[in-house]
Amino acid sequence: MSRADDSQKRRREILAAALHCFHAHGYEKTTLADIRDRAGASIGSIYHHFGGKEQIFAALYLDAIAKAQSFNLRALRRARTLEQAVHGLVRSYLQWVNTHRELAGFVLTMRRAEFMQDAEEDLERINRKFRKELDDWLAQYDDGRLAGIAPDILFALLIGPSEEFARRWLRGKTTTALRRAANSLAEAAWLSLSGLGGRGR
Amino acid sequence: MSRADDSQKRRREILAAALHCFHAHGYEKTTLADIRDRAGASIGSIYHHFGGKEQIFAALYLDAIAKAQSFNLRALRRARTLEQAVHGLVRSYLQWVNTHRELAGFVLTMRRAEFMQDAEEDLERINRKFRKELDDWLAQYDDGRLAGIAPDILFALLIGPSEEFARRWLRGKTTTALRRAANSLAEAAWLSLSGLGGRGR
Amino acid sequence: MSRADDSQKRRREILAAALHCFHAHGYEKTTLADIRDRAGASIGSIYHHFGGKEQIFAALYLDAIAKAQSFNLRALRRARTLEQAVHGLVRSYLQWVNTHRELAGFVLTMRRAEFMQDAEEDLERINRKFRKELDDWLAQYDDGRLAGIAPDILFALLIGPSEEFARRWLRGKTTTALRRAANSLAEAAWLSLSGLGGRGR
Amino acid sequence: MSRADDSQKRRREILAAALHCFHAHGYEKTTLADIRDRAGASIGSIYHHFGGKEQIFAALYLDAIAKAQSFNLRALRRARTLEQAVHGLVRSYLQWVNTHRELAGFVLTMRRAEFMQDAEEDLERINRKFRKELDDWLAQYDDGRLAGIAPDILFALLIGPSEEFARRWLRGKTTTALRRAANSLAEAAWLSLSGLGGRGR
DNA sequence: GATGAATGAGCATTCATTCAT
DNA sequence: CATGAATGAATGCTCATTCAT
Repeated sequence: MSRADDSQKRRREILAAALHCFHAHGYEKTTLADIRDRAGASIGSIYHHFGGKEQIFAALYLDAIAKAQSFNLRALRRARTLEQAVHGLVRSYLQWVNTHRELAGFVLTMRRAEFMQDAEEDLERINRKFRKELDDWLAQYDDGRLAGIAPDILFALLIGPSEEFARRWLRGKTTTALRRAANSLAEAAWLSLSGLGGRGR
Repeated sequence: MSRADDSQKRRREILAAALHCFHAHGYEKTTLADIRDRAGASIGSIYHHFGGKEQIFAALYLDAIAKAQSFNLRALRRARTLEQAVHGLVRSYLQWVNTHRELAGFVLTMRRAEFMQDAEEDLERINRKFRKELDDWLAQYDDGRLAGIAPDILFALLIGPSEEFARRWLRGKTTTALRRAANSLAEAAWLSLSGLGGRGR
Repeated sequence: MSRADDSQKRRREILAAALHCFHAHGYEKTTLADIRDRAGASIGSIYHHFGGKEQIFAALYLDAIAKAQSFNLRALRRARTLEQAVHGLVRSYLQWVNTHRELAGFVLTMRRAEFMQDAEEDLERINRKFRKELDDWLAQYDDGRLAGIAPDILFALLIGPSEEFARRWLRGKTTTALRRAANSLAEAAWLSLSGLGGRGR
Repeated sequence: MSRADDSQKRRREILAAALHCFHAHGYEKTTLADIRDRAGASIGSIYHHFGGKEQIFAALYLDAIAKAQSFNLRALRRARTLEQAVHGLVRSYLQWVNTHRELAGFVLTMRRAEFMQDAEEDLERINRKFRKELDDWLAQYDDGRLAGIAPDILFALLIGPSEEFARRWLRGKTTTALRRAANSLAEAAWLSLSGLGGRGR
């Protein structure tokens, strides 16, 4: 393994350790000593690779959002009708939660703090890219069914219930199995969106 | 004003100051000095009344949940049909968010930490009471329309979109007015719930 | 019971509570809240009767020393020979330890702090009185047997072993019964003192 | 000088500063700021090396006991008769007090607190080792002269007077010179022990 | 006399960050 | 690149003492 590979490996070890600690105890309660112990790296090494606690958080956060969006976009691209798109997005969101529990819990719990503004423009760029692709898809496939729904309402109906369910599911506070819930939540999202948009609202 | 009244007043001042600080900067970043300055009380007085930062948080959290639930229950009691109940709960939730923005932001943002487990039983008691009244109402008015929907799904559909919208609205990230959104979200909740339950699922 | 009696009773309750706390946890670790809880009095009342933590300590300390000395002097007065006096003092010291364990532990453990200097002159007066009576007794009964022994050595031999034993006994670190130990320690004190003084040293 | 040497040096500087402060003002009244100022180290450095005030105390206490015992054992090993051993131990104890006044004052004054129980097992181990060597020596050299004396009485007679004298000497409350006192106390210890044991008690 | 809320100086401890080796 | 000793500002909390009721 080359020097650069070693370096990348160390970086990933630190990120994985930080993810676990942030998720388990929160940003503030996590100390660099916690991360150091879990990563098996030295304080100095952590600083060498990231420059500080905030940057570790930002790297983690950006990475999580980017991966989740990219995962969801893959589902969108497969859809050929509006209903397929709604079903696909809800399902892919919950599938991502299922396969990346720590990352999902991290994103759903963490308060986006002020210091994130250093990385806020990266975040904005990512979000714009996602929204652009979503809009382009709708421009091609939407027959006007959803056009009347304000974007903030649309987003709330599309992802709100799944997010709420995921929050509780990750805390072990649910009884319904995730796969079964995905069916209901996907169908419900389509029911509310199509019903609401149907009347040209 | 009696001594006991003074004491209660001081307690409320501290709670109000703490609410503002926790909401504005988060639990960890809020220092007792912040609360003291805002409350116009001394450190000693704060400790005399609450015993510590964590207890202030717990008192605030319990109070917020209790007030929100009691507000929502009033809306439920007025309903005479399932549709009225769903509409009423969504609207009352958003109305509460509108009139208690700090408290709502506090509840929606704060991570329920480990130390809350000291007050967790109080929280459980409150939640049981709320759920009991909800179940009793449904037992009386539900004609079987919602019976087939698992409670965790039902809750997610009822409140998930409104919560998601409220989160963004409180951060100033929405364009739709709250009252207008309430109409759409109430109707959407009913669409998804009645549609999902309609088929005896 | 008269008002003055009530007051005295309250005073004694506070002193008893303070003795227990000081003995159990030490002066610094004992808080006025501890004493208040144990005495069943209010903070204000404690201040009314004593004026502060230090004064409680001083009152307790002076009282303990005075009582112990008075108890030992009674034994001295009964003696008619040097040997009787040595035996009597050792035994009476250990008997006092036995019957006033908390008080004895308190005196043996407490560091006479700087603030005691406020009460230091009272302490000096008490000690002078004790020493005076001891000297007077020796002037009458000593045939020169102990005259050659320096007072600080004499005191160390008379009371040192008993004090050391008492320290361990109070901590439960001894196996010999106190009464049995008193016999040995009294005899040993006489052996060392008479032996040392015998040769006109 | 290597990094490890520097580290050890810093550790010793902190211990020396702490010894002085604890001895001069007591454990509770000594602040970490006092120790920091005297040691010329930073607060962080103190915590890096010891982890807290209590651990500094424990390290100091264990070290003091260990050194004193080792010093006394050297005297014991030189003795070839019981009388030599008693004289040797009393003299070596007082000599140690003379050459390590702060350490001796520290050990004689400090209240062994609850938190010491963390280090209590180390203390027990040290004490067992000391007692073992003492017993072994007696098994070899005692002709039965001391066999009848209970260990707690023996210890009290051997060291009690010297300890009592040392306490007062360290506070400047004695008139007899230490060396002269050592003669008397050594002889007195032998007088009481040989006299008491002589009759097979 | 009794009460207990209010006060605030003082303290141990934490922890991100730096930097010499 | 790795290491970990050193730093010190920041902070939650304690507790003796005061005083209005």
